[in-house]
Amino acid sequence: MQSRSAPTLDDVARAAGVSTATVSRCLNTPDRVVESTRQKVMQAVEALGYTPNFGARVMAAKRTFTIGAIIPTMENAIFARGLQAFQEALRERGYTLLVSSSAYRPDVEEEQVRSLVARGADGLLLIGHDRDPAIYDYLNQQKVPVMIAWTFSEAEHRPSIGFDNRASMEALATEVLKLGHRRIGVISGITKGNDRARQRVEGICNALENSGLDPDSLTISETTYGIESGAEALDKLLEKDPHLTAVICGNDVLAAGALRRARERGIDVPGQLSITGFDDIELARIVVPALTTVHVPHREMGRKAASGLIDMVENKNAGTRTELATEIMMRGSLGPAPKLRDQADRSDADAGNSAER
Amino acid sequence: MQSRSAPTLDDVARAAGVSTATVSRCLNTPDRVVESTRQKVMQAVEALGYTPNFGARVMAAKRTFTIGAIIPTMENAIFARGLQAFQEALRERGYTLLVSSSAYRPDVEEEQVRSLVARGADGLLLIGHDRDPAIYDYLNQQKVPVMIAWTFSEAEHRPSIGFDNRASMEALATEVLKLGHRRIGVISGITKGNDRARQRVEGICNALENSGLDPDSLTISETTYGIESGAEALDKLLEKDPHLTAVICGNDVLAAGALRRARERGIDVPGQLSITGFDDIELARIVVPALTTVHVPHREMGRKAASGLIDMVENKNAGTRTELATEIMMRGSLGPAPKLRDQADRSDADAGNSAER
DNA sequence: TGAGAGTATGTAAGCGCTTACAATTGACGT
DNA sequence: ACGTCAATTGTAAGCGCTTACATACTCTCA
Repeated sequence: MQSRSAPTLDDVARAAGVSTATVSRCLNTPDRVVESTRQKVMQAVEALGYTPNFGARVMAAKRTFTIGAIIPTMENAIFARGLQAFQEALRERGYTLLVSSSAYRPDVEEEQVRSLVARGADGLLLIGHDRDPAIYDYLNQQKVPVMIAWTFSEAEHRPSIGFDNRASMEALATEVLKLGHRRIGVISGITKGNDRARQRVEGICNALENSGLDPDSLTISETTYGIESGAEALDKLLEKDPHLTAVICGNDVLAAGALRRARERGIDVPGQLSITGFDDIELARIVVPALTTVHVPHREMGRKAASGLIDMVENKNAGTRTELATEIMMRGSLGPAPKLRDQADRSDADAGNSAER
Repeated sequence: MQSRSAPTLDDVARAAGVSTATVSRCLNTPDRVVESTRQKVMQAVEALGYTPNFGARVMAAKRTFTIGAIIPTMENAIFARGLQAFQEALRERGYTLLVSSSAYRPDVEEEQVRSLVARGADGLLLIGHDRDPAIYDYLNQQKVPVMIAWTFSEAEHRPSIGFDNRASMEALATEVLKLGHRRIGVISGITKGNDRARQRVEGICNALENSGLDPDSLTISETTYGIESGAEALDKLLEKDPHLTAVICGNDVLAAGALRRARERGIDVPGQLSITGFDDIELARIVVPALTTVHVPHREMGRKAASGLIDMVENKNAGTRTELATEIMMRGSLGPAPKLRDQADRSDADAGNSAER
């Protein structure tokens, strides 16, 4: 009935008895073609099972209605959720999303930027500002608009949407301090090449300074993303300072790991040790006790990133910067510091609940 | 210095003083070009910041070293993890992965299949067998190899890699029955268009039949993916039958939701009610009590899917079918049925533990 | 009835790249 | 010194599509 390989515009044109231009118009600007012709053409398209070849289309038209996104990892629920919203918003406007994950590796990310651009992405969504300036130069030269998400900083002037990681974490840390905690541990994500992780740590330091405390008194452990990593990080922290009364974690996943390990070690949370997270993913409300954390409006961020990026792609503007508000969610994992412990410099024998109040 | 828009092969050729063919060869088959020329060319490439245009390359060469994957949702940790492994394996072999998520919508999935193919994907990874045959016809016509993952069934003959959802769930349900449970509830994902969800439910029914029980005695609730959905589903189930002693969930996320709701309602797990999951994602070990669930070798599946698909793409074979083993993880959320309840047809007042043994 | 306006369609020139084939070059053997 | 052969490079024909421009109609209105 038909040739073995994929039908082309030409095949359709021949089958419908029109020119390729007409077929193309039927597909792209149907109103510029008369009803009867359109029907013939559509029938041929249908019959042959024709699908336009994107490569060719990209080359000829310079527009693909495709947006690329590169995220550090797919395993992070928060990106997943925001991205889902991003994709939905794109779809509504007729764009398709292509996603790549860089596994937190800058070299992989660069490769993927090029790959996505070469494939004709009309615009790119990237996470965080931190990356080789050469990448921005390249994007600039290729005239591909970029939206930076998941972070907002006064210091950066690229189009972006996100929240102030530093200020949000500072606010949370301030609450921790208010509850009397002084021996504080921090479990942070890897800060190298990750402005969000770095700013969160900075936020904690700021909070300490504002309270007249020395940021160097913090016990910090950096680790990779993952529940297990969080658990191990808690071990390391407690090894360095067994008297910690609070552990501030860079995200909910690390916090969940720390929490699990605390339970495994028989440490009462928040009685003996308070633990906080960041992001407010569903996990935060599943664990026991529920995590005190910073709520981030993922879906709103995803949606707004989409509309902002599309506006840039369609030349409506040069890109805007939007700051989103976060909110501290007070839940069970954060409690007042166990005051007496510090004074009594508990010995190993002092395992039970002391009677002093 | 140079034109404002992206440099082309032609620009490079001119800058290096060679023909476009030579430049192309330098990039694709460096050994067919003499060292000195190659250096000149590479310098020009470097100087101009040249990147090949994929669209053009696809058109001319018919190979892209790109694999596409379409998953139902990015919010599901299990896909995320398997996909991460898939991507890593692809990278090692020089392929790039492009991901789309269909939000469990067949129409969206179809659109994305076409989109990915049109963009020159050399092969596709799809989840589950269930989909419009027209899609398979299309893929066939376009000669794009497809690997089906996350499911394995004797009945399907397409290249695939996965585990037997039905048998795995049957094994788990059998354990539940062994512990004496007879009033069993099921929280399933949406089964329409989702062979995995459907087969899991079938597995439960099989287990009942094998024990001489009537599958119709199951109280089943279907719901969307998500922790909150799991929680609500438990409410519905208990409304239909307050005397359930076990709830088998289609995946860990639903189970986590059910577990949370049970806690909220003051139901003791597993004392009063046992709950099981499926997938064994990290979440399963975080919740209290930890979930009894079916362990799925995500990473292995991802890796093998990659090598299998690449073999097909490179015409090494027509595609193989691989079945992976699963393993039941017995943990705290599953316990023996509270035997006395059934006999005593507990009244509302019968809330405490009765003394009879 | 014919000029003019407007609409529908066709023609053909690329878009940037790969690759079959042709041309050039140089080394080697006789 | 000349023919042969292999290695290197160049030439040019597409790949499938869009779109500016040209052409062919149809319909008005004077």
